[in-house]
Amino acid sequence: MPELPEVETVVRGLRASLPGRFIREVRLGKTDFIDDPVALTERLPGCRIAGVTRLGKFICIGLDPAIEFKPNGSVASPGECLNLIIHLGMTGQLTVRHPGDQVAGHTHCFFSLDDHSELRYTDIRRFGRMLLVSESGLAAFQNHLGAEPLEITLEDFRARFGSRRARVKALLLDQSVLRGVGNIYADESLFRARIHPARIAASLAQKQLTELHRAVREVLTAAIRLRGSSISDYVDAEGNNGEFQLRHRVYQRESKPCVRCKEKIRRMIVAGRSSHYCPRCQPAPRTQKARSKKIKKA
DNA sequence: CTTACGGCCTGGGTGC
DNA sequence: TGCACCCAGGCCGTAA
Repeated sequence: MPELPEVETVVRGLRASLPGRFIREVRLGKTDFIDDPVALTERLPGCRIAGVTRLGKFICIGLDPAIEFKPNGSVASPGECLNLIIHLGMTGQLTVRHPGDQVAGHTHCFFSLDDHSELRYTDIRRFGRMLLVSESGLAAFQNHLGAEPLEITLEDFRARFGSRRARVKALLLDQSVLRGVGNIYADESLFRARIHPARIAASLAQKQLTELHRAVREVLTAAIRLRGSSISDYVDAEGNNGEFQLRHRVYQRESKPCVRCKEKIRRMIVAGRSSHYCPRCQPAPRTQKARSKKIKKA
């Protein structure tokens, strides 16, 4: 499941070989996850890859327009710069291969490059997404995304969470609040910050928001260092697994002992997602029932 | 406006 | 061996 650390690892891998390459040819298989497949086959050939960046969980491949040589020897006015935006969904893989390499099942896109390598997109479930946008389209696209978790200041973090009545887990997963955090790193961050996933964000103490801000950045940084978490299908741009799944403290560790207190890790649905937590280290929010009881008592 | 929730996309894994 | 079912993450529509 590619989240920020996995996507960052893929991007760093792509950055090692793609910039400067020209796209020769685009071949597509199934295209139902591509906004405008025809635009890819028509506009990408001849483009030069300028750079690869990450926007939350999205990969952005910046493209300089194809140069057209007129019959009279002059060079046509170049078109506008384009950006190929790719979301890996749950099972998407973006890898650089040699054309002769065996093609993995469910490989739907082949981008032939001028150094005789091939960028391939493989996606078993096709929950991924691919679209081509202009420079202005890229700006509009970015407007829908929240803050970058590795760059957000404590002040901004407090502002985005402290005023909200939603559950903290839902906000961590909301890409318009923070870009790039998914289910794994939300659970791991909450555990490290000792905050229960169902807590109302606005009810958290300033100290807890500070802890969460720190935990999110620490977990993401540690995961990038280990090249991401390989749970099911994730591989980097060279096709290698990550290692951070070995360091998960709560995610997919239901009924295993907490690494801090030995209590059994529990799983519950919060914000429609499986949420893993330690019931002792991450105390549950007070329920309505418990609150009214308390009021009666008082 | 904010929040909650259900449904949808697809196919691998599981259990009978 | 086959088959029904569950589940994953993101997104969108709807309801309160």
